[in-house]
Amino acid sequence: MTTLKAVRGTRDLLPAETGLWNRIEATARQVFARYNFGEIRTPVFEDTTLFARGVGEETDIVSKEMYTWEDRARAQSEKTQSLTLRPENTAGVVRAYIEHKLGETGQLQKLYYIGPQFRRERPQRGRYRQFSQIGAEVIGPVSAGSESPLRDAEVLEMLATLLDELGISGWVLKLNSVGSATDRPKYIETLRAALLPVVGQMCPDCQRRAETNPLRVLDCKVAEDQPFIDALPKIADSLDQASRDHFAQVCAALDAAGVPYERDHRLVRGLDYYTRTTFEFTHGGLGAQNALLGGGRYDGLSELIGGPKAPGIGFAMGEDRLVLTLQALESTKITLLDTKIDAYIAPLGEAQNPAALQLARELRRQGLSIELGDGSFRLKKSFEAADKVARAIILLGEDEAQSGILTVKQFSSGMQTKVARADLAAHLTASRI
RNA sequence: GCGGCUAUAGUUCAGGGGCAGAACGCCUGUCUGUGGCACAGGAUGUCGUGGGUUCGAUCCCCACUAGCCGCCCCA
Repeated sequence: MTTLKAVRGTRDLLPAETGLWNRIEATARQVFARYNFGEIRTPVFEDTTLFARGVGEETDIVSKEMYTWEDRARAQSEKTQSLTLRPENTAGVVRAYIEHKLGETGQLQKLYYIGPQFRRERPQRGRYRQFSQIGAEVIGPVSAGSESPLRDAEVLEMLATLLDELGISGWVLKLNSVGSATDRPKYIETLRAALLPVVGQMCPDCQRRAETNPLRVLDCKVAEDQPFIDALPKIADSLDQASRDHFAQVCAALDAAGVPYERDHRLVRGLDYYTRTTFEFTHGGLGAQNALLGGGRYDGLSELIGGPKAPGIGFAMGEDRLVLTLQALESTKITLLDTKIDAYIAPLGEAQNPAALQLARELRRQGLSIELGDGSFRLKKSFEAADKVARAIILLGEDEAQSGILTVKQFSSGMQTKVARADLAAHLTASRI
């Protein structure tokens, strides 16, 4: 019989790793709360149409990376429906915003999510077929200020804070504006025209991109192409006055808040819905998948999927990549090592097992983390087992059971003391430091 | 989807056409209530899967699968 394994591009996260995952998520929730974001949980699968319309039919994500299937009809009256595992979460959030008429509240909606996403790409370090994103969206009617450049700047400032509090040092914020829904096609035409005479001398990928998606030419990393790319018209020059002003105000607010960023004229993003502000936080430790997070403004997305005008801005961070980055940082290793439980109870002889469970229950109910050994273990084995997981060992033998005075040894100091049962919890708590 | 590298013990890895190796970890004993050290002993495994060449394949060849690296793209 062949042994079953996790399918390609998916993986199990074992306790050694989930500790870090939980810490990241807890930090994110805490930061989001300070900025008045609330959590939203949308289904992991949606009607395929949502992604086709929202993310864009021609994007790689929709055209070749989605897990899509026909959900069969279970009755004559039912129709089959094409469903898709979500490849990203913004479309789902906007769908929920429309469906629950959140715009009718008149309030700006600040929503965050944490959860798995699915794309059928070739797996690589930092790139999995099931991966987790932590993201947030600020969306609402224009009257609620959803279009304000201050919203963009606040989101970016929040991200800088979050990365700092996670302990990720050395991130770089790259910022650009791709202009309004009318600026963008205008620029694409300008770019196409400028590429026409030179593209023949560029790399094969660029020749293809010049046809399919000229914006992506700007992303090319081939050294010989760089002079050509530098000479191309910049998108900044194709922006209308409103977009320019908007972007200038985003920058001004970031400057005032002291958030460092790099203006990157070449930053274009792969999802069709982005307008005006786009950004990326990168980190050098990630290899080819160097984007920790990406995002931008999507002023027309709601209308694209049949909703009211609801400008917004959001981002998605690759949680798997945050984990990889943090695992590479020395400080994380140190803090994660220091996660021992409060005590290990060693019953001396199997006769003490029931009493040991009783003691464990008592201490655990007082909030202590306790591991319970077994009376059949030899004392040496108990000590070895205890030292691996706990800061202290509690010996429970006949003497202790009768006297109610327990023997407690702290591993760090080697100090051994006799502690009355009633004082045990306080004693162990005090030794936490 | 394309190209490259890799796959041997729980882990990290060495090896090489003829009994499968090291280190660390694990288990036992020296040692019936005081561990970490030391000493002595022990268990590891379809050598990724399936074919082929060969008297014989873990080793050579082919295919597949998976991981990693690069491309594409993205988080």
